[in-house]
Amino acid sequence: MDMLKYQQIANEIEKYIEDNKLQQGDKLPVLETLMSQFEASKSTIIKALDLLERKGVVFQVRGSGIFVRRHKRKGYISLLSNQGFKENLEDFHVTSEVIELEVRKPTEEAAANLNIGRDEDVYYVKRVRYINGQTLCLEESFYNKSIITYLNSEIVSESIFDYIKEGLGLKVGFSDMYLQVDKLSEEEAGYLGLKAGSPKLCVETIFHLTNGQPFDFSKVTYNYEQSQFFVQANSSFL
Amino acid sequence: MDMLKYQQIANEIEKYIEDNKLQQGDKLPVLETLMSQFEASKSTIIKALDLLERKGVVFQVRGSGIFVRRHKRKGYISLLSNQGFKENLEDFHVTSEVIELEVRKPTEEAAANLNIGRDEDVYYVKRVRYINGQTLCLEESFYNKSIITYLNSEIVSESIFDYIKEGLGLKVGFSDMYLQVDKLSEEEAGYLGLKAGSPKLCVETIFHLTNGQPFDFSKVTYNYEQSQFFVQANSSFL
DNA sequence: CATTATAATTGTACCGGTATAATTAATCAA
DNA sequence: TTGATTAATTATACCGGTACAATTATAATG
Repeated sequence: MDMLKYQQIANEIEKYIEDNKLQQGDKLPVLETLMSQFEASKSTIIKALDLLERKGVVFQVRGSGIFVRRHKRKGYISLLSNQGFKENLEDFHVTSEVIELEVRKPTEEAAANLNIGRDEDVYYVKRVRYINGQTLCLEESFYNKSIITYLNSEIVSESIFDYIKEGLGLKVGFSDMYLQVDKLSEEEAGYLGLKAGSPKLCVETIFHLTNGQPFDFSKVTYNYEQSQFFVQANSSFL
Repeated sequence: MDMLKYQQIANEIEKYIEDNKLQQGDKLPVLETLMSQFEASKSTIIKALDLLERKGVVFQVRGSGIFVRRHKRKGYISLLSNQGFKENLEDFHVTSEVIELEVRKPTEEAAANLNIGRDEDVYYVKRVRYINGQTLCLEESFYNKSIITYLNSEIVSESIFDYIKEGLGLKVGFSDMYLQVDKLSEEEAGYLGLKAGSPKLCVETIFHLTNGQPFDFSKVTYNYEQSQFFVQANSSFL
C-alpha cells in the first residue's frame, strides 16, 4: 500500500459517511476521537479533513464541529473531478465510439494551448460518447506525442486517463477549463443527432501534469439535452 | 489588522507575482527563503501556498519548487470565485437594473433549496445585469428573510454580498452550483434582448453560511453571447 | 423565565521538529 | 559524449505542542 495515511483516513471517513447514509448537517466525531480512532496526529486528521472539505464532502465549523456536506441532485457531472464521467455517472452506462485516431500536426489553436510548435506531433482523437444509448457529447482531443508517446484504438475506446496514469505512469496535475454556450454547427449536430442551431455547451480543457506541462487539449461539445453540470465551491479564499 | 498571517502572506506572494508579471512556470523562492523573508514557520508558509494553489495561482512540485500558474484567456467569469463578477470582470463595466424587490413566500423550488417552509418569508430579487451596456444575465434570487433580515433597493442595486458580509456581519461559506444549457423562454428573451429559443446557460446556486445554513437560492440566466466561463481544477484529490 | 455572564467544548493558527520522496545537479564510468 | 550512479536540493508526510477564537452549554442574575 503506497497510499498516504491522510488519504486513507479521508477515504475511510468518506466511506463511513456513505455507509451510514449521513445527511447534510450530520456531525462527525470530534477531532480527538478521530485522532485516537485512526491513530494519527492532529495535523494528519486535519489534512484528511481539508481534503474532504475541498472535495465537498464535509465542512468544518470552528468551535462547533465537523459536518457532512451533501448535495441533493443526482445525475449531474461534476466539473471539478477533473477527468472522466465514470465517477459522476456511475449509475449510468457511458460508452465511446471512436471516430478518428491518428498522429498528425496540431492546429494553431492546439499548438498554442499545448505550448508546442506546429511541427511537433500530436495524437488526435475524435470520439462520440453515449449515455444510456443517447449521445452525450462530441470530443476532440490533442495529446502531445512527446509526452503521451503511444495510443491505440483499444486504449482510446476505454479510459484514456486511466492509461495515462497506470500505463504510462504519469501524474495528472491541474487543468484549466473554458466554457462557452453557442449554437451547434451542421457537423456537430450530425454527430449528436440534433438540429443545427440547437444550443450547445462547448468545454475546452487544457490538462497539465503535476510538473505543469500541458499534455492534452480537448474540446468537448455537449448535447444540451443530456448534460447537467455541478460545481461545489468553497469560499475559503475570499 | 485581523487578517491571518498565512492569508497576508498569500496576498503578498500573489501581489509579488502580479507586480513582477511572472509567467506560467516561473519559479518562486524556495520554502526556506520564504520562511525567513516572511518571518514565519514552515507550516504557515505551506498554508499560504496551499491557499494559493487552491486559488489557481501557483502549483507545487515536490523536489523541484513552487511555480506560478497562469491562464491565458481574459474576460472569462470564474465559476469558483463564488460570488460576483466584480473581480473577474474588473476591466469591464458591470451594472445592475433592479426589476423587482419584495418580501414574499417562496416557490416550492426555492423553499426546498433554502430548506425552509413555504410559509416563511423570503426576499425576492430580480435583476438584469449589464456588461459594457449589453445584457449579461437575468438573475432571480430568494434570500431567507430570517437570515438576511433586511434589503432595500439601494443595497440590491449594488453588491448584495458585500452588504451581507460587511453590513450584516455574516460569513459566507460554500455554495452548490448546478448548470444547464437550454433555450430561452419568451420572457427571458425579452429581458436579455434576444430571440426566444436562443441558447441560454442557466446556473442555479445555493449559497450557505459557514455554519452550513443555506441563505440564498438564485437562478441566473446568461446571455450566451456575453458569457464565457472559467474553471481551474486541481486533481489533488484523485 | 428570560437575560446575561461564565465556563466547557471544539476547531484553527502558528510554532518547529524528523524522516522521506521526488526532482535536479554533479560525478563517474564506458 | 552518453549513460548510469551518486549526491544535493526541495517539497511533503507526519509528529506533537501552545495559544486562541468561535460556538455551545451551563450557571448566575434580575
